[in-house]
Amino acid sequence: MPLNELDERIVHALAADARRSYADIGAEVGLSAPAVKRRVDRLLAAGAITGFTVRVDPAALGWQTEALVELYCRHNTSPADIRRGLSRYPEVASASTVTGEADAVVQVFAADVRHFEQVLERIAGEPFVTRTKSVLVLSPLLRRYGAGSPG
Amino acid sequence: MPLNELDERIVHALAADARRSYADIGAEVGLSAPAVKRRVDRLLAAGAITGFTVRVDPAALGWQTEALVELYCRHNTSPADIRRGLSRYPEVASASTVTGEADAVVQVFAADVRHFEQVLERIAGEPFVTRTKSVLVLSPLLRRYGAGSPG
DNA sequence: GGTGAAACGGCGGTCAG
DNA sequence: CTGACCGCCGTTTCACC
Repeated sequence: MPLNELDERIVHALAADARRSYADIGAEVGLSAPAVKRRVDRLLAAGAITGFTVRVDPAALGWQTEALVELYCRHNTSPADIRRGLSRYPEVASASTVTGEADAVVQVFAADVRHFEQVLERIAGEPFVTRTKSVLVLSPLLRRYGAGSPG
Repeated sequence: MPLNELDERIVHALAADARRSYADIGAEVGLSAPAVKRRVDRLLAAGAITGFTVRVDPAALGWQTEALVELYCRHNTSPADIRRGLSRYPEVASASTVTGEADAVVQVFAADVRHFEQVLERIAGEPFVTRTKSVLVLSPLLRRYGAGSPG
């Protein structure tokens, strides 16, 4: 779906603050409030905007341990299987299938190292998981668009 | 800041859909709308919730290639050096220093594989970088809690 | 894409447990 | 101190031009 410059400015405004009123955004980009809403609705329908969420400070919520876990799965495991299995863990912030030796990389937030160990054991115990390999995040250097945080 | 179970459920509801009305969330967690708002205001004031944003489909915005890049740096490189060096790249969505062999893991969004290759070459050419090792993201399985995408 | 009107939700004050 | 009820007002969201 082709976005024009107006759409990009609207998305940019919403990315900075999704609670800004349509009238306010309209004043910035040069449209009326209903016109902005129609574009946002169109972006939602097209899947360019997939939803609205909160930006959270993991540490402030008590999730002080972050880790990246490589998942090695059985050969007949589908991405959907992995998704289903991981979606039950509130500690899993994001997950993607990847090229290379591992099948998926999972971003996990936990209260502390002890909590992370428990989560890792449970994930490693999933029937589709054969092996895991994880690194702990020391300090988040940049968190521009990606990288979420738990709730 | 200590969050009780009610706060966590409210944050979780907002993470799933930040546009849900306070009354709606209140019905789910067993509170009235004003009570939910007061808790959200408190979470905002405490910095636990840092803002509201849109979840965007990177592909729809023209960023169809995502990669995770492990960075191996000179031994005297500080996290601040890495941060400074990477912050100049708009394609870098997030970066963290990590335990293990690599010094940092960087999440990169690019228009296509060709674009990614160019970005990777430039990052690999940074004076503090000795080696890189990257995997391409095949499909994003889970992208919770505002995790995301460029804008 | 702009305009006007109606419905909804946000948000303060106020009171009760 | 935390939650519930009730105003007013801004915002959303239509139908229509």
